[in-house]
Amino acid sequence: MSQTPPTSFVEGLIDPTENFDGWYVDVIQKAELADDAPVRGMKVVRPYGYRMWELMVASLDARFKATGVENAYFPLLIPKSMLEREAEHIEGFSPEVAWVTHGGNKLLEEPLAIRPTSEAIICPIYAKWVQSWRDLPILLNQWASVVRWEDRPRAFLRTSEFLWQEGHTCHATAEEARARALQMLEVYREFLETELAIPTIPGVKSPSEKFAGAEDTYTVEAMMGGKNWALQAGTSHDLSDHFGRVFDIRFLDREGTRRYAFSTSFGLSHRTIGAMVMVHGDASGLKLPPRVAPIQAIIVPILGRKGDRGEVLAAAERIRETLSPAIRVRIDDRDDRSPGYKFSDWELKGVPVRIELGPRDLAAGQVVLVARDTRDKLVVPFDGVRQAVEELLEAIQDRLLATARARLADLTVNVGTYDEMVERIAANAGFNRVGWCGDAACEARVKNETKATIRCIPFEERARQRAEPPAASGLCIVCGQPAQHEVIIARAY
RNA sequence: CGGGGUGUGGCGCAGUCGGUAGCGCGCGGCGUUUGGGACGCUGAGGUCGGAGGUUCGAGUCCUCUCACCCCGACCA
Repeated sequence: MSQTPPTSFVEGLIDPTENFDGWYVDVIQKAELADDAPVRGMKVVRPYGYRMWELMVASLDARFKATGVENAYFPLLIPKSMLEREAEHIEGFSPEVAWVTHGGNKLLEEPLAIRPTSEAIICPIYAKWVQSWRDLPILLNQWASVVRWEDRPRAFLRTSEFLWQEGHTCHATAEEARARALQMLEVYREFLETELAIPTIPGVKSPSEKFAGAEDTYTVEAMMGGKNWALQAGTSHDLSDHFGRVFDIRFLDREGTRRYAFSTSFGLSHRTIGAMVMVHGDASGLKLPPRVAPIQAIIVPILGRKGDRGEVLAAAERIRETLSPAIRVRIDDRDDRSPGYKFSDWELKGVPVRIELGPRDLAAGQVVLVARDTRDKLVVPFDGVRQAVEELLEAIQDRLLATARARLADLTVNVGTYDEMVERIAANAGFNRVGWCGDAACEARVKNETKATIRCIPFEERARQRAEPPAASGLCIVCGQPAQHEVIIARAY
């Protein structure tokens, strides 16, 4: 008992400390989240992974509706001419658009794009719907998939087809549109933190990193485990009246003046599943936040001598009935697997709480609860199981968030010199908070020399700038000129 | 699109000099087991990525081709 416990009870899983990207691929396959598909870059989302997405959809959708956003559905295919109307937009997306050229066996007069995102088809329809200020705002969202032809796919994080939601709103004023974009980013931030236990740094993208055609792009940047790289976990765009002008969305305001409408869009994809894997996982596999875990508690009956089997299973069933449906619980009654196998199997799958129940427990009228994150054991009498499991699930959710928060805070460091930053990036040391003069040339140099990018200009820093000069040295990390912004620089998935 | 690599049962791999396609895991059946990945017996499963060539004979040699993976440029 006094021996150091092994870091992993799961045999054959790649060690994340030695090969984090290999571990990611391995754990997704072995935990049955996704599988390869016949078309390169596309993946099958298996039931266990899809259930996580369903749980996310439910809670995020409720948050949208609370802000007045309704769901709708717009077509998959966009006429080429429509997609090409906004020059910057098509320039940004054209390298990754998939095209439909044939209908049946007839060549189409005009090729149809499979949506890489839907601004280009939703805006023209909004143009039909909007005549008066009374028609605004329009607050719609759709749950859909989009296609972006990827050269280097990675399960969940970057696949050629991905599941997401895209919100599209239309407003009478620039201020209202901007406020909506910021509001939805805050929805993402709160959702990621509360449900997925993923803390993020919210901020605005630099001009070179912003969405094609946007006035401003807002982002929530999360820090992955292992290599401490960044991942854009959600994004919202203040499109100003750019798309309103291009797609001719016009309305008469209260004074009778004809104006272009202002719009926003915002999206969060199933890459957040990958984020959860990378943020919380360990050498034994997944470690799922209870709120989105498909199975929150797994009962493993230890079937001893023949005579006890029926009694143990009956007790397990009573425990299950006590917990269900408030808690997503299952019994692992597989008869051909040892308890050790089952323990490892459910740890691999990241189930937050394991409930062990064997002949000894049966005799004592108790169960053993084991937390996935700490492996701490807790002995609980039958009549206290419901409350103990509920409390443990909450504690695990809190611990995962606290751990991730501490990591993000500890590994986001003020850096004063370019050389130091280069070293930190090469060493995968985390996020670098540095001054930036605002010149795209300095930004480009960082990217060329280190592959790292400006992830965002954090809002907290923005607010502080009004009162005091930028932190760190107050100078641009690259050129040494006075800094205009404080930015986060890191490599990203 | 550049650079590198791999294709052999479901998965991971071996296959020497060209000579009857093998191993581990997994899978089916039966039995014994069960508190951190149990064991015995038994069984099923293969056009060796594809096409062409050399040869009495090709998983192995030659030519072409396809697919996938990894590393770079682009991305929710």
